Amino acid sequence: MNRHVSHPASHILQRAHKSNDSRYSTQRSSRPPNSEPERRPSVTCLRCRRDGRTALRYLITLLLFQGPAQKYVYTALGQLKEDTVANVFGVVTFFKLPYRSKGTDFCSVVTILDQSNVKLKCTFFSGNQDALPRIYKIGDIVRFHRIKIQRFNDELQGISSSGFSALVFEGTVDAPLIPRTASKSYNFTTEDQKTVETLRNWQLGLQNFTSSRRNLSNVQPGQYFDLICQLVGKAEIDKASYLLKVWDGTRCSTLQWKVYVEDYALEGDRDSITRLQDLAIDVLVYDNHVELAKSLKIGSCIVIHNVHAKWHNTGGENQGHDTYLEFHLHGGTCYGRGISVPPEDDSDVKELQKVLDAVGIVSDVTTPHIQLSQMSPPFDALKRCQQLFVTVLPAHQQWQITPLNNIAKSKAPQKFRIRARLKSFQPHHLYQSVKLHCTKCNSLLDAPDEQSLTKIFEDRSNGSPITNTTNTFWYRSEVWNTGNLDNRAVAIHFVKKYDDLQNPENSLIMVEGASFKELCKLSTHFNTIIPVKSKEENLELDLSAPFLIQGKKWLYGCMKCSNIKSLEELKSLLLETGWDAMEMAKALGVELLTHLFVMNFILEDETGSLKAYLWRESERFFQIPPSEILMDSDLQEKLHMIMSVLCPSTKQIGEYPWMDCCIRSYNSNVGGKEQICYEVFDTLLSVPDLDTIK
DNA sequence: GGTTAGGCTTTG
Repeated sequence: MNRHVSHPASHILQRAHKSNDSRYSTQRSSRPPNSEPERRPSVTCLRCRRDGRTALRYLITLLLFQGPAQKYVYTALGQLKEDTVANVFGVVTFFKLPYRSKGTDFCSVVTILDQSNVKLKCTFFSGNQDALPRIYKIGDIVRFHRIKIQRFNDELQGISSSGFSALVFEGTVDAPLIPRTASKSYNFTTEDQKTVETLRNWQLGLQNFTSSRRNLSNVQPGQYFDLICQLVGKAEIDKASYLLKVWDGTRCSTLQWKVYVEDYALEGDRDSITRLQDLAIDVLVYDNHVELAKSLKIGSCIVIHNVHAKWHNTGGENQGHDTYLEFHLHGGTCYGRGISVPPEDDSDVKELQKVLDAVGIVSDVTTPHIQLSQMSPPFDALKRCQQLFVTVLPAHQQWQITPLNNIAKSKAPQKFRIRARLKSFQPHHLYQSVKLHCTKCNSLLDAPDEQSLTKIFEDRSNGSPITNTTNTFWYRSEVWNTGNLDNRAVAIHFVKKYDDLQNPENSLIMVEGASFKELCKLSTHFNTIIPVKSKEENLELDLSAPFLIQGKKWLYGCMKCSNIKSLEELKSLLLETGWDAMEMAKALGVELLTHLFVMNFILEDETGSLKAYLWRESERFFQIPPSEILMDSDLQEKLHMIMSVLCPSTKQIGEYPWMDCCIRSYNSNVGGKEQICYEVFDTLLSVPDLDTIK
C-alpha cells in the first residue's frame, strides 16, 4: 500500500517544496477554531522528514478529493455575535451580481435568511470576480465560510474576511446537489447536504419573498422582473445604451416597442431574427451594463435582472391610449440590476433550452410537421406560439407598431405596421374573392366560375357553326362529332411549329365548339389552348371567354383595352420555343387581365378596428396563384384552411392569432366621394400547419 | 494589508 501511494505523493511534495507553496508548509497560526483546513492543510514537508506520515495521509486525502476530517461549526443567523468570524448557511433573498467597485476589487452584496428568521446582509469583495458567490436566482442556497460579523447602521453585517469561500446550490427541491464554487477543493459532508435540503424545503413554505422571474407571457406593464432568455441579436445604440434582442419561447401579449437599428449595426443571424420577430423583445440596457452586454454571445442563455416593462410614452396627449411596452435595464446596480450568464447545467437553462428547441422546430417551416400532442410538456406556450407565426414582414419588421385608433386619425397616404386580429372578412364564399383586374383601365371584374364558363361555351357552340376549315401551312384542322344528343361538332386546329406537329404536351391548339368540360379535359393534355370561334370562314378570338388556357391557368383579356388582331399574328411566334402567354397576348393585341383575390378584412386590436383591403398583393400574401385556384380543389381547400386559422369562427376573438401587417392608406374617389382606404402590403402568411398541404 | 459598499420603494 505504502509503495503504491508514496510515488505520486512524494513527487507532489517535492514540487511543492520547490515552488514554496504555502499549502504544504507547516503553519500554525492563531486562526479561529473553524478555520480553513481545506485550503491550508497543516502538512509537514517530506524533505524535512518531520511527521512525514501525517503529510502523506493528508496528500492522499487531497488526491481522493476528500477534505480532512475537520468539522465546521455553522452559526444560525440569529446567533451571530459582533466581531467574530463565522460560517453560515442561508437562502438568498437578495443579491447584486459581482460588479467593479470604486476600489481595486469586485463587489457583491447578498442578503440571506435562515430558519431563525433573521436576515443577514453581506458585502463581499474580491479581486477575482469568480471567487464571489455564483448566485443567479433569489432562493439559491449558500454556504459561506469565514465571514466577519460586524456592526453597521445598528445592524449586524457580514463581510468577506481572509480565506472567505462560498458554495452556492440551486434552491429547488430535488435539483442536483452540485455546488457552484471557485474553490478547488472544499469540504462538503452528508450533514451539509442535509442542511441544503432542509433549507430548500423550508423556503417552499415562505410567503415573504418570491423570485421576480417572469416569462414574457406573464409580464404586467409597469413591472420590474428577472428574465431568463436567449440572446438572438444585439446592437450598439450609443455609448450609454445597448440593444439586446431576446426571447424566452413565450409571447408577450402586449404590443411591443421596437428599437430602430441600422441593418449593419445589428449582430445576429438574420433568419432567426426575422423568424422570431414576433416573439423576441427589444431590451435597452444602459451605462454600466453596456460593457457586459457587448461581450454576450449570440445564442447564449442569459438572465437580465430587474428589467423594467414600461409603457411607451408617445409624449402626445393620448397618454391613455399608449398600448405598447418598452423594456429597459436601467443603469446602476440598485435592485440587483445586471445581466448574468448561468452555467449550461443550470436547471432553468436546460428548461429554457428545451422549450426554445421545440418552439424552433414548430416554427421552422422547412422541417416536417410535428404533432404537438406528441411532445412533452410544457407546451401550452407552444400552441400559443404556433398560432402567432401567421405572418412575416419581409421588408419592414423594424417599423414601430401603430395602434389601429391612431391610423384612423392620420391623413393619407401613409404606411404603417400594425398588429391585429382578423375579426371578420368578406366575401365568405372564397370563389367570390377571385377577380380580374385590368392594370390599364383599372376595371375589376368577377372571374367567371365553373357555372358561368359552362354557360359561355354552351352559348358559343350553339351560336356559331364550325368553319369549313382547310388546312393551312401553320395549322392542321380536325373535326369531331361528339355523338351526344346535341350532335355537336368540335374542331381542333393543331398549330405547327417548324412545319411540324408537336407532341400534345408541347402543342398549341385552337378549339372551336367545345364545352367547358371538354376544354378542361383537353387542358390536361395540351400545353396551350386558344378557344376560338368562326366568323366569315375565319377563326377569331372572343374575349367573353378565356383567351388562353394553360393547365389550370385560364387567362382573360380586357374587352375595353384589347385591340384584337388576327390569329395569323401567331405565325410570328412559330419559330420560338414554348408558348409564352405574355408573348401570345402581345402578338394578338390582348390586354391581359390579372387574377387577384380581393378581400375586405376587419382588423381589430386593443384600441379599435380598421377595414383594410387585400388585393394587389393578395397572391404574395397567400402564396397561392389566384389564376389557378378556380380549377384546383386542393388550392381551394388550402385557402379555406388558411382563413379558418386566421379567423377561427368557432373560437373567441381572444384566441384568434395576431397578425403583423403592413398597411398603406390612400385617397380614393368612390362614387364622387373622397375617402381614405387601407390596403395590406408587404405581408406574407406563414402558417406552419399549412405547409404540409400542397 | 487598505479600500471598495454598506441592497430597497427604481423609470432613458
